[in-house]
Amino acid sequence: MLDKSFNPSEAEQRIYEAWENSGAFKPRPARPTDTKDDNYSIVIPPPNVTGNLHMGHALNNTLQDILIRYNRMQGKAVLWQPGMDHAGIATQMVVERQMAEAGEPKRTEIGREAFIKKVWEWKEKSGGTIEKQTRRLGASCDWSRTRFTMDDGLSDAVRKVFVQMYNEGLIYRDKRLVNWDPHFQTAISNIEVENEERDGFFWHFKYPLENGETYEYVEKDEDGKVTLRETRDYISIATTRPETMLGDGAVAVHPSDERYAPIVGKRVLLPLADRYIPIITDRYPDPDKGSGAVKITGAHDFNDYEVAKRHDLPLHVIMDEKARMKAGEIMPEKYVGMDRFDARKAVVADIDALGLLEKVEDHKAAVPIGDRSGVVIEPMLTDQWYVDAKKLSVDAVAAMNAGHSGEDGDKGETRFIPPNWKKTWDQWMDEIQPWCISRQLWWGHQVPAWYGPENPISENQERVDYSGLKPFVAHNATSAISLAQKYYDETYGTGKIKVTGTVDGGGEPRSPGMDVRQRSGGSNLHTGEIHVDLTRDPDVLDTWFSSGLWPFATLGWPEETPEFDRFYPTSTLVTAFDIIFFWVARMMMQGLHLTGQVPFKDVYIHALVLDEHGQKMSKSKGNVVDPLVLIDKYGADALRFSLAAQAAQGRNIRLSEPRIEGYRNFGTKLWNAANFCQLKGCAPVTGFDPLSCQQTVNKWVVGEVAKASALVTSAIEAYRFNEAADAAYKFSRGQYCDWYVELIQPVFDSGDDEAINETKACAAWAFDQILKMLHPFMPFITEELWAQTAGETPREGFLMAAPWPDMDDNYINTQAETDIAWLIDLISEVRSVRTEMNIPPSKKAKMVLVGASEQTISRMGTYKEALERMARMENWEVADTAPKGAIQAVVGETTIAMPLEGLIDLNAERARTLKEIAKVEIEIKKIDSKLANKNFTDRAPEAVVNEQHTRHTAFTAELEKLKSALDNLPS
RNA sequence: GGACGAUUAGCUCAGCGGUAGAGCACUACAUUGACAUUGUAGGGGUCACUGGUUCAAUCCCAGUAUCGUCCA
Repeated sequence: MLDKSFNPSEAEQRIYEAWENSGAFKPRPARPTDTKDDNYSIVIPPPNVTGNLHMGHALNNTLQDILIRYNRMQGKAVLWQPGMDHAGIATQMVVERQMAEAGEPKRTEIGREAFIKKVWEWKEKSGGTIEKQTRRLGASCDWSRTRFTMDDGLSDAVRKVFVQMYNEGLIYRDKRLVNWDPHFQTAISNIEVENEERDGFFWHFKYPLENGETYEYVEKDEDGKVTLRETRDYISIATTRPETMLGDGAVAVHPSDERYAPIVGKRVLLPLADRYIPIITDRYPDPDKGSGAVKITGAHDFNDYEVAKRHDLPLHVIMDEKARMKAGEIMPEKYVGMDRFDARKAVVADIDALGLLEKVEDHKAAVPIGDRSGVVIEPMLTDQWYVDAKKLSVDAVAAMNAGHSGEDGDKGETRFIPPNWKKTWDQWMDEIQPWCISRQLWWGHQVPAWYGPENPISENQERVDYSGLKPFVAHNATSAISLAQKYYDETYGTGKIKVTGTVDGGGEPRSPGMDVRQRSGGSNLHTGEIHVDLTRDPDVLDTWFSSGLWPFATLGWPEETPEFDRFYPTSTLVTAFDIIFFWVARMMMQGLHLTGQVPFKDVYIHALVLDEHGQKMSKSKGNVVDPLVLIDKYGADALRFSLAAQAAQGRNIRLSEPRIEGYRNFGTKLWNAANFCQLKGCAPVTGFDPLSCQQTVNKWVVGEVAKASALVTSAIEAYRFNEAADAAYKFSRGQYCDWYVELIQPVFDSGDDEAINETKACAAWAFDQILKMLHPFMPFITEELWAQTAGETPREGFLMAAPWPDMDDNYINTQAETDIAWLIDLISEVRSVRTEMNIPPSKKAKMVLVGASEQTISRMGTYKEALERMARMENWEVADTAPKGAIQAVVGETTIAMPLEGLIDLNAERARTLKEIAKVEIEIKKIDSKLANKNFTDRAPEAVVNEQHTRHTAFTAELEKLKSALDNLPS
């Protein structure tokens, strides 16, 4: 006897442990007959080591687990590769905060090595919470293979890749504008920057012309009529960031802007800075915006940077790494050391004091915000390491084109599902920028580059000249030293310069614009003993540089491992659209370049999970729903099923707790159906052949199982998770529980042992198929029921390892199909009429059949017991006319009259019948007009026309019967 | 400004060139024997709007409106 209901909190952990301990999450052993198609693999999008499971993860992992469990049941060798990434900034932030809370010395006080040790300690102790949480969802990852981007293997792969790509010229050092996070004092990637619309101001400044020059300033309207004419001795510029004016290199106007034509080429006095800058023309300024003239601050704005490069303007770096105004030739003394926002106020006040503040307007502008730090990002000119993304993108774009056009790609094909993400991908790949991969952090993969002096021996110097640096990029220090030694030997002759070793490059992050030349090894040149030391680049690599290697490095690459051989390229990547560029593009580029093959064939892009009001969940809004809370409340199965059922392609999911509750109840329903089967003695029968069933109701359910499982299969194959969930739900609840279980009760009461035995076996078999097709969606309750419905002999293995249902059309018996359809129709009609007429269920009724065919009469006999039970039938007879004062239902060719004198409200019955008649008449009218249309009968496919004829006949017959039923009512 | 998506029952959403669907909510009835985490039945929709294609449009195409997300 089953318990009253399934208890998720008790069962989930027990079942999960049993699965894991049995090794069921590991790929099955390879078989000699295996082809590539017999292997199925997914790499988990590695969550952040500091992270917690949120609804996005819950959806993401649920969908992956559905694919994984489905393919495993299909008999494939399945690998779901789990792991986490080290999340440079986030982790460093967490550990630093913890140290601060504990009142410990700062990171900079304890030094790099000690700090990294602390991070590892933190990781061992509290990192990876999310892996435990992912288990609660039921995710069947192969945890024995879990990887971390900072582990030895991946770190090794990262160094190897860096060295290789450097030698290939795909990684290089460059000075460019980067997004600088003044809080963390590191460069960050442009996709780690969020643009926020914020209220601000547009300040209009006057920049006076050199030597008090003047010009005629003329404004015209659209028709060329002069609307303003005045003599000016200044040019007006507008800015949202006044403090940057101190670094201006020019004022630019559009070449077509007639207003400023007289002064192009002249110079203005830059106020406060007290230096002269030119007025230039460039296509960048928009003549219709503001005054049409813009200040150009090449070192602190991305647009200005492009302009400055085009015109060879000086790039004045005016801020330091904390975004404080920086001392320098062009920086007025009074602003030095000021925070950029204080400097803004000071500049505005000082401009105002000079009488050069023209006006101040309110202005909404997109402000770049660091997604981790929350502070305003400062464009900053620095030296960084870059990947030539443009070059790498070529193969990635080609593979994606091949995947979407159905052509063969040289290195494989990848496609997005749904395919409309291809467009977003194309647009981004088209505009791809060099990828800045260095970060001024301590936690991460330190850049494997060691610097030595480029020209150690220069004239007239006492000591080694470190003014120019040459990087030696190598897998480790020893290799770097020998590289350097080779370089110096070749350049200066063997034995002239001795590379003596390396010094630590750790320490404070570098200031923007600063080089790695702080350390000076060296020796006295006069002694003739020239020794140089190499200094390691203190920077670390972008976390995504290592995550980009995830699909192959986790399989052991660059080693040639059996796993790599079997499971790469991986089958499917499941992720949300917001990291297409963060991650998908990087895996594609690095995977193709390094392994020569695409990293995955399908990229399934799923929805975002929004809150009940359709708002994105965020901590600041306080609308975050914790999936673990929902699991505690409703069980993991209900949450999973709800997410899957709502995962329609191309649409976001609005979290609906009532729906989760509904699917929890669905689980209970299944549980009760199992309980019923058990009470009736149903249990799986070894060797039972569903095709051998004799009972119509069993033949019917076998066919329904075949149809439902085929639907679930094709839906999962097409990544239509909602359709798959829906098909499984509809069958198990709408057919099996609602009808089959009811229809077989009479069999059990019949005393016919043969029929009973067949039905027991068939009911158990069909229930097994339900468990199988629901298993990927609801793994816990199905696994538990699998064990508990085993009967006398325990099951041989887990449900998760059972074969997926595979039935062709032979399992469908059309005779049984139409029989049961008729029966269901009859019962439904009778129930409906009875309810509408308020006939209490306790009152059984005689059925008088008018116009019944032979077939109907025979069926009445066959299903007498079911009808008694489900349609509340007392007995039945055939008659030529319906008895007076009976309620009547029309089913096919038959009118079923139920004389219930004294219980019927004749007026109500008349009204009900009239309503039915009206409905049918509307339908007939619609069909009539269709069939009267010659265009329709001529041009529509024959089947469609015939169908309309059939419907017409059926409706007309029904109308007749309803009319005579009406006539039959006593007036 | 550009891209993508949405608009279907009271709510949240599926769907589809021919006959409009689910869950929840609502109403009525029922303690019938697997199930109150229940059952049975019912009401409720000009499928945003305007054109076009088609024998036929909620569906395909174009435009409009409103909302959302991303990019500049």
